[in-house]
Amino acid sequence: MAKHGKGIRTRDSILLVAAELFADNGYHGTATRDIAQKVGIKQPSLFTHFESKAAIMMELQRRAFEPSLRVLQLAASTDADPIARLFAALYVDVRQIVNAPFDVTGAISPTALSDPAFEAGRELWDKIISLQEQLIEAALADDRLSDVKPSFANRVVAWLIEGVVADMNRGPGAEPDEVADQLSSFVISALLRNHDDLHGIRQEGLRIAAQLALRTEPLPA
Amino acid sequence: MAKHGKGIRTRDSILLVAAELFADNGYHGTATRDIAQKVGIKQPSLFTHFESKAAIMMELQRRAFEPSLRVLQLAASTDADPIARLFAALYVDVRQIVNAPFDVTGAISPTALSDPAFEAGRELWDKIISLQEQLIEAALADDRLSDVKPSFANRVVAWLIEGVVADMNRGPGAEPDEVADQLSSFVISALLRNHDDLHGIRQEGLRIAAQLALRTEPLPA
DNA sequence: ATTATCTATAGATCTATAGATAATGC
DNA sequence: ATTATCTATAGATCTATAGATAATGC
Repeated sequence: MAKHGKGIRTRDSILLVAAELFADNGYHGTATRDIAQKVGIKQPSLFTHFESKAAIMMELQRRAFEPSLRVLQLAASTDADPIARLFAALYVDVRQIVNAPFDVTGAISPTALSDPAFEAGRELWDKIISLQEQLIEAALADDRLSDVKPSFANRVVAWLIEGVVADMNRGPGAEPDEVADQLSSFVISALLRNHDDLHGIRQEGLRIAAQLALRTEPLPA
Repeated sequence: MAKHGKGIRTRDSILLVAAELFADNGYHGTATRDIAQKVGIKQPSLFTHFESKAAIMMELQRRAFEPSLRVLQLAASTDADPIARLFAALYVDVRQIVNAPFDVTGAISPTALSDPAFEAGRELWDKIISLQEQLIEAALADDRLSDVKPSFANRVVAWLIEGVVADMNRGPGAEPDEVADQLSSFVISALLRNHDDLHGIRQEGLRIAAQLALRTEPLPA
Protein backbone atom coordinates (compact mmCIF):
# COMPACT_ATOMS: atom_id res chain seq x y z
CA MET A 1 0.00 0.00 0.00
CA ALA A 2 2.24 2.77 1.20
CA LYS A 3 5.38 3.29 -0.79
CA HIS A 4 7.40 2.96 2.40
CA GLY A 5 6.97 0.59 5.29
CA LYS A 6 9.28 0.34 8.23
CA GLY A 7 11.10 3.45 7.09
CA ILE A 8 8.22 5.72 7.99
CA ARG A 9 7.90 4.24 11.43
CA THR A 10 11.59 4.77 12.11
CA ARG A 11 11.32 8.30 10.80
CA ASP A 12 8.44 9.10 13.14
CA SER A 13 10.28 7.51 16.00
CA ILE A 14 13.26 9.74 15.29
CA LEU A 15 11.04 12.81 15.42
CA LEU A 16 9.44 11.72 18.66
CA VAL A 17 12.72 10.93 20.37
CA ALA A 18 14.47 14.02 19.04
CA ALA A 19 11.63 16.26 20.25
CA GLU A 20 11.99 14.86 23.73
CA LEU A 21 15.76 15.19 23.81
CA PHE A 22 15.72 18.67 22.31
CA ALA A 23 13.24 19.68 25.01
CA ASP A 24 15.36 18.33 27.83
CA ASN A 25 18.87 19.04 26.70
CA GLY A 26 18.46 21.62 23.97
CA TYR A 27 19.22 21.25 20.29
CA HIS A 28 22.97 21.58 20.71
CA GLY A 29 22.94 19.53 23.88
CA THR A 30 21.54 16.59 21.96
CA ALA A 31 23.98 14.58 19.87
CA THR A 32 22.73 12.66 16.86
CA ARG A 33 24.18 9.67 18.63
CA ASP A 34 21.83 10.23 21.58
CA ILE A 35 18.83 10.29 19.26
CA ALA A 36 19.92 7.18 17.41
CA GLN A 37 20.59 5.29 20.61
CA LYS A 38 17.14 5.99 21.98
CA VAL A 39 15.54 5.04 18.66
CA GLY A 40 17.57 1.84 18.69
CA ILE A 41 19.67 2.36 15.58
CA LYS A 42 23.25 3.42 15.00
CA GLN A 43 24.05 7.09 14.58
CA PRO A 44 24.79 7.11 10.84
CA SER A 45 21.46 5.41 10.10
CA LEU A 46 19.70 8.66 11.00
CA PHE A 47 20.91 10.12 7.75
CA THR A 48 18.86 7.74 5.66
CA HIS A 49 15.77 9.47 7.06
CA PHE A 50 16.99 13.04 7.44
CA GLU A 51 19.56 14.88 5.43
CA SER A 52 20.98 16.52 8.55
CA LYS A 53 20.39 17.07 12.24
CA ALA A 54 18.99 20.49 11.40
CA ALA A 55 16.42 18.87 9.09
CA ILE A 56 14.99 17.03 12.09
CA MET A 57 14.43 20.28 13.93
CA MET A 58 12.96 21.90 10.83
CA GLU A 59 10.44 19.10 10.44
CA LEU A 60 9.54 19.37 14.14
CA GLN A 61 8.96 23.08 13.82
CA ARG A 62 6.80 22.59 10.76
CA ARG A 63 4.68 19.94 12.46
CA ALA A 64 4.43 22.01 15.61
CA PHE A 65 3.58 25.35 14.07
CA GLU A 66 1.39 24.59 11.07
CA PRO A 67 -1.61 23.34 13.08
CA SER A 68 -1.50 26.39 15.36
CA LEU A 69 -1.25 28.67 12.38
CA ARG A 70 -4.30 27.05 10.77
CA VAL A 71 -6.39 27.44 13.92
CA LEU A 72 -5.46 31.07 14.39
CA GLN A 73 -5.99 31.94 10.74
CA LEU A 74 -9.43 30.38 10.79
CA ALA A 75 -10.32 32.07 14.07
CA ALA A 76 -9.20 35.44 12.78
CA SER A 77 -11.36 35.04 9.69
CA THR A 78 -14.60 34.46 11.61
CA ASP A 79 -16.60 37.44 12.74
CA ALA A 80 -17.96 36.12 16.02
CA ASP A 81 -17.83 38.12 19.26
CA PRO A 82 -14.13 39.02 19.51
CA ILE A 83 -13.82 37.97 23.14
CA ALA A 84 -15.46 34.60 22.63
CA ARG A 85 -13.41 34.20 19.49
CA LEU A 86 -10.22 34.80 21.46
CA PHE A 87 -11.36 32.24 24.02
CA ALA A 88 -12.01 29.74 21.24
CA ALA A 89 -8.70 30.32 19.49
CA LEU A 90 -6.76 29.82 22.72
CA TYR A 91 -8.84 26.80 23.61
CA VAL A 92 -8.34 24.95 20.35
CA ASP A 93 -4.70 25.91 20.06
CA VAL A 94 -3.84 24.81 23.58
CA ARG A 95 -5.76 21.58 23.23
CA GLN A 96 -3.94 20.84 20.04
CA ILE A 97 -0.58 21.46 21.71
CA VAL A 98 -1.42 19.21 24.63
CA ASN A 99 -2.63 16.55 22.22
CA ALA A 100 0.42 16.82 20.01
CA PRO A 101 2.46 13.65 19.66
CA PHE A 102 5.68 15.62 20.05
CA ASP A 103 7.11 17.73 22.81
CA VAL A 104 7.22 21.15 21.17
CA THR A 105 9.49 22.79 23.76
CA GLY A 106 12.65 22.48 21.71
CA ALA A 107 10.97 23.89 18.61
CA ILE A 108 10.08 27.17 20.33
CA SER A 109 13.30 27.55 22.31
CA PRO A 110 15.27 30.73 21.69
CA THR A 111 18.00 28.61 20.15
CA ALA A 112 15.65 27.19 17.55
CA LEU A 113 13.95 30.51 16.86
CA SER A 114 16.98 32.79 16.74
CA ASP A 115 19.29 30.55 14.75
CA PRO A 116 19.29 31.63 11.09
CA ALA A 117 19.48 27.97 10.14
CA PHE A 118 15.85 27.66 11.26
CA GLU A 119 14.52 30.72 9.55
CA ALA A 120 11.58 28.86 8.03
CA GLY A 121 10.39 27.91 11.51
CA ARG A 122 10.89 31.41 12.73
CA GLU A 123 8.71 32.77 9.96
CA LEU A 124 5.88 30.44 10.86
CA TRP A 125 6.28 31.39 14.50
CA ASP A 126 6.20 35.09 13.72
CA LYS A 127 2.95 34.60 11.83
CA ILE A 128 1.47 32.78 14.81
CA ILE A 129 2.46 35.56 17.20
CA SER A 130 1.13 38.17 14.83
CA LEU A 131 -2.27 36.47 14.49
CA GLN A 132 -2.44 36.03 18.24
CA GLU A 133 -1.85 39.72 18.68
CA GLN A 134 -4.51 40.53 16.13
CA LEU A 135 -7.07 38.43 18.01
CA ILE A 136 -6.10 39.93 21.36
CA GLU A 137 -6.23 43.49 20.16
CA ALA A 138 -9.64 42.99 18.60
CA ALA A 139 -10.90 41.59 21.90
CA LEU A 140 -9.39 44.42 23.94
CA ALA A 141 -11.40 46.93 21.90
CA ASP A 142 -14.51 45.56 23.64
CA ASP A 143 -15.61 47.51 26.71
CA ARG A 144 -16.08 44.40 28.79
CA LEU A 145 -12.31 43.98 28.98
CA SER A 146 -10.16 46.12 31.24
CA ASP A 147 -7.73 48.59 29.72
CA VAL A 148 -4.58 46.54 30.16
CA LYS A 149 -1.95 47.58 27.62
CA PRO A 150 -2.27 45.50 24.44
CA SER A 151 1.48 44.97 24.31
CA PHE A 152 1.41 43.53 27.82
CA ALA A 153 -1.61 41.34 27.09
CA ASN A 154 0.11 40.01 23.99
CA ARG A 155 3.16 39.04 25.95
CA VAL A 156 1.22 37.45 28.77
CA VAL A 157 -0.71 35.22 26.42
CA ALA A 158 2.49 34.22 24.65
CA TRP A 159 4.11 33.37 27.99
CA LEU A 160 1.18 31.25 29.08
CA ILE A 161 1.12 29.27 25.87
CA GLU A 162 4.86 28.78 25.99
CA GLY A 163 4.41 27.60 29.56
CA VAL A 164 1.81 25.06 28.59
CA VAL A 165 4.10 23.82 25.86
CA ALA A 166 7.04 23.51 28.21
CA ASP A 167 5.08 21.72 30.90
CA MET A 168 2.94 19.37 28.92
CA ASN A 169 5.28 16.60 28.18
CA ARG A 170 6.67 16.67 31.67
CA GLY A 171 4.16 15.92 34.44
CA PRO A 172 1.61 13.16 34.03
CA GLY A 173 -0.52 13.94 30.98
CA ALA A 174 -3.26 16.33 31.99
CA GLU A 175 -6.64 16.18 30.23
CA PRO A 176 -6.29 18.27 27.06
CA ASP A 177 -9.81 19.70 27.29
CA GLU A 178 -9.32 20.63 30.91
CA VAL A 179 -6.00 22.37 30.37
CA ALA A 180 -7.41 24.21 27.37
CA ASP A 181 -10.44 25.32 29.36
CA GLN A 182 -8.41 26.38 32.39
CA LEU A 183 -5.96 28.41 30.38
CA SER A 184 -8.52 30.15 28.17
CA SER A 185 -10.73 30.90 31.17
CA PHE A 186 -7.75 32.22 33.10
CA VAL A 187 -6.77 34.63 30.34
CA ILE A 188 -10.28 35.95 29.75
CA SER A 189 -10.91 36.19 33.46
CA ALA A 190 -7.75 38.19 33.96
CA LEU A 191 -8.81 40.63 31.27
CA LEU A 192 -12.49 40.99 32.17
CA ARG A 193 -13.68 43.98 34.16
CA ASN A 194 -16.59 41.98 35.51
CA HIS A 195 -15.79 38.40 36.40
CA ASP A 196 -19.47 37.50 35.99
CA ASP A 197 -19.18 37.89 32.24
CA LEU A 198 -16.90 34.86 32.10
CA HIS A 199 -19.62 32.25 32.11
CA GLY A 200 -21.42 33.50 29.00
CA ILE A 201 -18.22 34.15 27.09
CA ARG A 202 -16.94 30.72 27.93
CA GLN A 203 -20.15 29.08 26.69
CA GLU A 204 -20.00 30.97 23.43
CA GLY A 205 -16.27 30.36 23.20
CA LEU A 206 -16.69 26.62 23.57
CA ARG A 207 -19.32 26.68 20.80
CA ILE A 208 -16.97 28.50 18.44
CA ALA A 209 -14.13 26.20 19.48
CA ALA A 210 -16.17 23.19 18.42
CA GLN A 211 -16.65 24.73 15.01
CA LEU A 212 -12.98 25.60 14.66
CA ALA A 213 -12.00 22.11 15.67
CA LEU A 214 -14.28 20.59 13.04
CA ARG A 215 -12.51 22.56 10.37
CA THR A 216 -8.93 22.15 11.55
CA GLU A 217 -8.60 18.81 13.26
CA PRO A 218 -8.49 15.68 11.13
CA LEU A 219 -11.49 13.47 11.71
CA PRO A 220 -10.71 10.25 13.54
CA ALA A 221 -11.37 7.36 11.16
CA MET B 1 42.10 48.47 48.17
CA ALA B 2 40.56 45.45 46.51
CA LYS B 3 42.76 42.41 46.34
CA HIS B 4 42.01 42.14 42.63
CA GLY B 5 41.75 44.83 40.03
CA LYS B 6 41.18 44.23 36.36
CA GLY B 7 40.58 40.54 37.00
CA ILE B 8 37.24 41.17 38.64
CA ARG B 9 36.06 43.35 35.82
CA THR B 10 36.97 40.68 33.29
CA ARG B 11 35.24 38.09 35.40
CA ASP B 12 32.04 40.12 35.54
CA SER B 13 32.25 40.75 31.85
CA ILE B 14 32.49 37.02 31.25
CA LEU B 15 29.35 36.45 33.30
CA LEU B 16 27.46 39.16 31.48
CA VAL B 17 28.44 37.96 28.04
CA ALA B 18 27.92 34.30 28.87
CA ALA B 19 24.44 35.02 30.23
CA GLU B 20 23.48 36.69 26.99
CA LEU B 21 24.90 33.96 24.79
CA PHE B 22 23.41 31.16 26.91
CA ALA B 23 20.04 32.89 26.62
CA ASP B 24 20.22 33.17 22.85
CA ASN B 25 21.99 29.99 21.84
CA GLY B 26 21.68 27.75 24.85
CA TYR B 27 24.43 26.48 27.10
CA HIS B 28 25.63 23.84 24.67
CA GLY B 29 25.13 26.15 21.71
CA THR B 30 27.63 28.57 23.19
CA ALA B 31 31.31 27.74 22.79
CA THR B 32 33.82 29.06 25.28
CA ARG B 33 35.43 30.62 22.27
CA ASP B 34 32.26 32.65 21.56
CA ILE B 35 32.25 33.98 25.10
CA ALA B 36 35.93 34.88 25.02
CA GLN B 37 35.62 36.58 21.67
CA LYS B 38 32.80 38.81 22.85
CA VAL B 39 34.68 39.63 26.04
CA GLY B 40 37.72 40.48 23.97
CA ILE B 41 40.14 37.85 25.24
CA LYS B 42 41.38 34.54 23.86
CA GLN B 43 39.50 31.36 24.71
CA PRO B 44 42.02 29.84 27.14
CA SER B 45 42.12 33.04 29.20
CA LEU B 46 38.61 32.24 30.44
CA PHE B 47 40.07 29.53 32.58
CA THR B 48 42.00 31.97 34.73
CA HIS B 49 38.64 33.24 35.95
CA PHE B 50 36.54 30.09 35.93
CA GLU B 51 37.62 26.57 36.45
CA SER B 52 35.32 25.32 33.70
CA LYS B 53 32.51 26.35 31.40
CA ALA B 54 30.08 24.72 33.81
CA ALA B 55 31.39 26.93 36.62
CA ILE B 56 30.22 29.98 34.67
CA MET B 57 26.69 28.62 34.49
CA MET B 58 26.77 27.65 38.16
CA GLU B 59 27.76 31.16 39.17
CA LEU B 60 25.02 32.60 36.95
CA GLN B 61 22.44 30.35 38.56
CA ARG B 62 23.60 31.31 42.00
CA ARG B 63 23.44 35.01 41.25
CA ALA B 64 20.08 34.64 39.57
CA PHE B 65 18.35 32.48 42.16
CA GLU B 66 19.64 33.67 45.52
CA PRO B 67 17.97 37.09 45.40
CA SER B 68 14.62 35.54 44.44
CA LEU B 69 14.94 33.01 47.18
CA ARG B 70 15.62 35.71 49.77
CA VAL B 71 12.56 37.71 48.71
CA LEU B 72 10.25 34.74 48.79
CA GLN B 73 11.58 33.48 52.13
CA LEU B 74 11.06 36.86 53.68
CA ALA B 75 7.59 37.22 52.18
CA ALA B 76 6.58 33.79 53.41
CA SER B 77 7.71 34.67 56.92
CA THR B 78 5.51 37.79 57.21
CA ASP B 79 1.95 37.39 58.34
CA ALA B 80 0.30 40.11 56.28
CA ASP B 81 -2.89 39.54 54.31
CA PRO B 82 -1.99 36.50 52.17
CA ILE B 83 -3.29 38.01 48.94
CA ALA B 84 -1.45 41.30 49.38
CA ARG B 85 1.58 39.32 50.45
CA LEU B 86 1.44 37.31 47.23
CA PHE B 87 1.16 40.54 45.27
CA ALA B 88 4.18 41.92 47.07
CA ALA B 89 6.30 38.82 46.62
CA LEU B 90 5.61 38.75 42.89
CA TYR B 91 6.20 42.45 42.62
CA VAL B 92 9.59 42.51 44.29
CA ASP B 93 10.73 39.32 42.63
CA VAL B 94 9.79 40.46 39.14
CA ARG B 95 11.31 43.88 39.66
CA GLN B 96 14.51 42.26 40.81
CA ILE B 97 14.60 40.05 37.73
CA VAL B 98 14.04 42.96 35.39
CA ASN B 99 16.71 44.94 37.22
CA ALA B 100 19.19 42.10 37.19
CA PRO B 101 22.44 42.82 35.37
CA PHE B 102 22.33 39.39 33.72
CA ASP B 103 19.91 37.74 31.36
CA VAL B 104 18.60 34.88 33.46
CA THR B 105 17.01 32.94 30.61
CA GLY B 106 19.81 30.44 30.22
CA ALA B 107 19.94 29.76 33.94
CA ILE B 108 16.34 28.59 34.06
CA SER B 109 16.34 26.70 30.76
CA PRO B 110 15.44 23.01 30.94
CA THR B 111 19.00 22.20 29.94
CA ALA B 112 20.44 24.06 32.91
CA LEU B 113 17.85 22.72 35.33
CA SER B 114 17.74 19.09 34.26
CA ASP B 115 21.46 18.51 33.82
CA PRO B 116 22.89 16.77 36.91
CA ALA B 117 26.00 18.91 36.50
CA PHE B 118 23.93 21.86 37.70
CA GLU B 119 22.28 20.20 40.62
CA ALA B 120 23.12 23.04 43.00
CA GLY B 121 21.18 25.45 40.80
CA ARG B 122 18.32 23.04 40.52
CA GLU B 123 18.06 22.81 44.28
CA LEU B 124 17.83 26.57 44.63
CA TRP B 125 15.23 26.63 41.88
CA ASP B 126 13.17 23.93 43.54
CA LYS B 127 13.16 25.94 46.75
CA ILE B 128 11.96 29.00 44.85
CA ILE B 129 9.12 27.09 43.23
CA SER B 130 8.15 25.55 46.51
CA LEU B 131 7.98 28.90 48.31
CA GLN B 132 6.00 30.35 45.44
CA GLU B 133 3.51 27.53 45.77
CA GLN B 134 3.28 28.07 49.48
CA LEU B 135 2.45 31.75 48.98
CA ILE B 136 -0.10 30.99 46.29
CA GLU B 137 -1.86 28.31 48.26
CA ALA B 138 -2.13 30.52 51.31
CA ALA B 139 -3.69 33.22 49.16
CA LEU B 140 -6.13 30.83 47.49
CA ALA B 141 -7.52 29.90 50.90
CA ASP B 142 -9.00 33.40 51.05
CA ASP B 143 -12.63 33.67 49.90
CA ARG B 144 -11.96 36.68 47.74
CA LEU B 145 -10.11 34.48 45.26
CA SER B 146 -11.92 32.17 42.86
CA ASP B 147 -11.60 28.45 43.27
CA VAL B 148 -9.08 27.84 40.53
CA LYS B 149 -7.11 24.67 41.18
CA PRO B 150 -3.97 25.44 43.22
CA SER B 151 -1.85 23.25 40.95
CA PHE B 152 -2.99 25.25 37.95
CA ALA B 153 -2.44 28.58 39.67
CA ASN B 154 1.06 27.49 40.65
CA ARG B 155 1.93 26.65 37.10
CA VAL B 156 0.46 29.80 35.67
CA VAL B 157 2.49 31.99 38.00
CA ALA B 158 5.64 30.05 37.18
CA TRP B 159 4.98 30.45 33.45
CA LEU B 160 4.44 34.17 33.77
CA ILE B 161 7.64 34.70 35.71
CA GLU B 162 9.58 32.56 33.27
CA GLY B 163 8.06 34.63 30.50
CA VAL B 164 9.19 37.87 32.10
CA VAL B 165 12.66 36.43 32.47
CA ALA B 166 12.81 35.32 28.87
CA ASP B 167 11.53 38.60 27.50
CA MET B 168 13.30 41.13 29.62
CA ASN B 169 16.68 41.24 28.07
CA ARG B 170 15.20 41.23 24.61
CA GLY B 171 12.98 44.19 23.75
CA PRO B 172 13.90 47.71 24.83
CA GLY B 173 14.24 47.74 28.60
CA ALA B 174 10.81 48.25 30.11
CA GLU B 175 10.44 50.11 33.40
CA PRO B 176 11.06 47.55 36.17
CA ASP B 177 8.38 49.00 38.45
CA GLU B 178 5.85 49.05 35.67
CA VAL B 179 6.48 45.46 34.59
CA ALA B 180 6.37 44.30 38.20
CA ASP B 181 3.09 46.13 38.78
CA GLN B 182 1.50 44.88 35.57
CA LEU B 183 2.41 41.29 36.20
CA SER B 184 1.39 41.20 39.86
CA SER B 185 -1.86 43.00 39.09
CA PHE B 186 -2.57 40.63 36.23
CA VAL B 187 -2.14 37.55 38.40
CA ILE B 188 -4.23 38.84 41.28
CA SER B 189 -6.87 40.14 38.89
CA ALA B 190 -7.11 36.76 37.20
CA LEU B 191 -7.64 35.06 40.55
CA LEU B 192 -10.07 37.53 42.12
CA ARG B 193 -13.79 36.82 42.13
CA ASN B 194 -14.52 40.54 42.25
CA HIS B 195 -12.28 42.69 40.13
CA ASP B 196 -13.09 45.68 42.38
CA ASP B 197 -10.99 44.18 45.17
CA LEU B 198 -7.86 44.68 43.11
CA HIS B 199 -7.32 48.31 44.01
CA GLY B 200 -7.12 47.80 47.76
CA ILE B 201 -5.01 44.68 47.49
CA ARG B 202 -2.62 46.42 45.16
CA GLN B 203 -2.23 49.35 47.54
CA GLU B 204 -1.52 47.06 50.47
CA GLY B 205 0.72 44.90 48.28
CA LEU B 206 2.83 47.85 47.22
CA ARG B 207 3.23 48.81 50.86
CA ILE B 208 4.45 45.33 51.78
CA ALA B 209 6.67 45.29 48.71
CA ALA B 210 8.41 48.45 49.88
CA GLN B 211 9.16 46.78 53.20
CA LEU B 212 10.41 43.60 51.53
CA ALA B 213 12.63 45.64 49.25
CA LEU B 214 14.16 47.47 52.18
CA ARG B 215 15.20 44.21 53.70
CA THR B 216 16.38 42.39 50.56
CA GLU B 217 17.78 44.96 48.17
CA PRO B 218 21.19 46.45 48.87
CA LEU B 219 21.00 50.16 49.58
CA PRO B 220 22.40 52.36 46.85
CA ALA B 221 25.45 54.16 48.23
C1' DA C 1 55.80 38.60 43.11
C1' DT C 2 51.53 37.79 41.48
C1' DT C 3 47.96 37.79 38.30
C1' DA C 4 46.33 37.86 33.57
C1' DT C 5 47.04 37.01 29.13
C1' DC C 6 48.86 34.70 25.06
C1' DT C 7 50.17 30.68 21.59
C1' DA C 8 50.16 25.91 20.82
C1' DT C 9 48.01 21.76 21.28
C1' DA C 10 46.20 17.25 23.39
C1' DG C 11 42.27 14.58 23.68
C1' DA C 12 37.47 14.13 23.42
C1' DT C 13 33.56 14.90 21.12
C1' DC C 14 30.27 15.41 17.11
C1' DT C 15 28.25 15.47 12.28
C1' DA C 16 28.22 13.45 8.09
C1' DT C 17 30.07 10.39 4.23
C1' DA C 18 31.75 5.94 2.03
C1' DG C 19 31.07 1.54 1.17
C1' DA C 20 29.59 -3.16 2.68
C1' DT C 21 25.72 -6.05 4.31
C1' DA C 22 20.98 -7.11 5.59
C1' DA C 23 16.00 -6.54 5.22
C1' DT C 24 11.87 -5.42 2.63
C1' DG C 25 8.36 -5.13 -1.09
C1' DC C 26 6.97 -5.99 -5.76
C1' DA D 1 15.52 -3.84 -6.96
C1' DT D 2 15.14 -0.85 -3.44
C1' DT D 3 15.46 0.69 1.08
C1' DA D 4 17.48 0.45 5.64
C1' DT D 5 21.02 -0.64 8.37
C1' DC D 6 25.78 -1.44 9.75
C1' DT D 7 31.10 -0.52 10.49
C1' DA D 8 34.79 2.56 9.81
C1' DT D 9 36.37 6.98 9.61
C1' DA D 10 37.38 11.87 7.85
C1' DG D 11 37.27 16.42 9.18
C1' DA D 12 35.54 19.87 12.06
C1' DT D 13 34.61 21.34 16.31
C1' DC D 14 35.15 22.13 21.46
C1' DT D 15 37.07 22.14 26.35
C1' DA D 16 40.89 22.41 28.99
C1' DT D 17 46.04 22.20 30.00
C1' DA D 18 51.10 23.51 29.46
C1' DG D 19 54.29 26.74 29.30
C1' DA D 20 55.90 31.36 27.73
C1' DT D 21 55.16 36.41 27.94
C1' DA D 22 53.03 40.67 29.48
C1' DA D 23 50.66 43.52 32.85
C1' DT D 24 49.62 44.84 37.55
C1' DG D 25 50.09 45.95 42.51
C1' DC D 26 52.80 46.14 46.65
